[in-house]
Order: sequence, then structure tokens, then C-alpha cells
Amino acid sequence: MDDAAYVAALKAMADENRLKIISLLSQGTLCACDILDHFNFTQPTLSHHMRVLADAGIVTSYKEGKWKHYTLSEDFAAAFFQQTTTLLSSDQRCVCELEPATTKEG
Amino acid sequence: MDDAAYVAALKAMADENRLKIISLLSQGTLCACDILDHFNFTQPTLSHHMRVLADAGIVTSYKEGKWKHYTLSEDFAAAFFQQTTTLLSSDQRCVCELEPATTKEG
DNA sequence: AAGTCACATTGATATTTATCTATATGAATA
DNA sequence: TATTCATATAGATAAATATCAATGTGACTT
Repeated sequence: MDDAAYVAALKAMADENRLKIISLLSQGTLCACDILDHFNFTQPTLSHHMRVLADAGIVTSYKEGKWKHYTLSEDFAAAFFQQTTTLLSSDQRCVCELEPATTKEG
Repeated sequence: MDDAAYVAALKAMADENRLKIISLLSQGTLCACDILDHFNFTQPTLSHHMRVLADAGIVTSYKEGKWKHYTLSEDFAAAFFQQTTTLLSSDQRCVCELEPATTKEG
């Protein structure tokens, strides 16, 4: 997981409903319809949230007939902890040495 | 850190610029003007970002004359790791037992 | 083949938010 | 006291996004 993927993961997690989905999936695999039962938003909204989580690499999925099953990514937790540790530890590569994204006018 | 505070922390972290600010502060205390040197956005924008980080409990600050110094919260890292561990572990309190926020019709 | 079920996509809307310019505040300084 | 410096606040704008209703798609069922 690189920095961009870490930001994407944080963005995906930074939503009450998606956090609850992650919490549900930490118990085991669920199909979309079972996840939907725990919420009051509509099916397209769940579809949106699941896509965000999948794009961020937090969940994986497979189809079985009509159903789509979602599982927490095996690697996600370890990679996320790793990146968070790097971020918050003082011995990381020092970002202060990096240039701003574009040059300021002098 | 409760669930609401955890979401707030994730929202605050889910921004490239604020992540970089956190990374800078992991090296030690900095005043706002020193942080600003590493970015190309304006001073009011930094002020906004620092407020978000402070409101989320990620940074603390104190004034010294004209300067405002920012430091990573001492407790934040441990609390964040704790919450993340709880979220991703399968032996958490099962969210699936919780009711949806409002009752569905039917 | 027609219908139903599970899920995805489209297009619209409302809210949030990152950013800016302009200005205010408050402390140091000349 | 007038100025300058560091930071905050206000107000505006543009982009992102969470949500919905409507519809499409693909698989199973009858």
C-alpha cells in the first residue's frame, strides 16, 4: 500500500455507513442483500458504498449466481496498520524534505 | 475515543494535505507558518486544515506570542490503533445486532 | 419465454468541503 | 501609536460525494 492507496483507504473508511459495513464484514462474508438489511438507505446507495470499499482494496467480492459476496481483504488490515505506523512514527522518511507540489512565485 | 470520534479522525486524516501535516508533526512541534512553508495553498486554507485536525483530537496547540505551535496529540496514536483493531477484529461487539437508525416500513 | 430476483448504472439533487480573496484580531515592534 | 507579522474568520465558489428514483443487466425460476 503506497501513500495514494492509504489516502484512498482513509477516504473510504471516513464514512459512518461504510465503517459499519466494514464492522459487519469483520464477522465474515456477507452478500450485498444481507448487508443492506442493516441499513435504511437504498440498494443503489449500498452498491455505491461497496464500490468505494472495493476500489480502496478494503473488500473483495465474488459472484455466486445472483448473489455477490463481500469479504474483508486479507491483506488490508496489516497494510493499513503498517502505513499508519509509518505515518505516526517520528523515524519515517521526513516529508519536510519534499518540495511543495508546484513552485511558489518568488 | 468513541465511534463518532473515530469517524471524525478518519475524516480528518482522509486528505492528502492533512496527512502530510500529520507526517510533518510526527517529527516534532511546528508553528503554523513553518507548516505552511511546505504547501502551496494559502494561510486561511492551512488555518482551516489545522482546525479540522484539532477538532478531531489529532493535534494540540498552544500560543507563544504571535505564533501558534502544533503538536501531535500524545494520546491520538494509541487511541486510533485501538479503535482500528476493534473495527477489524472479528471478536468485536457485533454491529449486526444493532437496529437500523430508523425503522423500515413493512 | 416471461417473470422475478440481486445487483449495477444513470442522471439528478443536496450537502459537504477545499480553496480562494478580503478582512479582522491580537501581539510584537519601530 | 502606527506598522508589521502570525493567525483567524467571513463569505464566495467549485469540486466531491451521499443519496435517491428510474432503469439496465444478468441469472435463476416457472
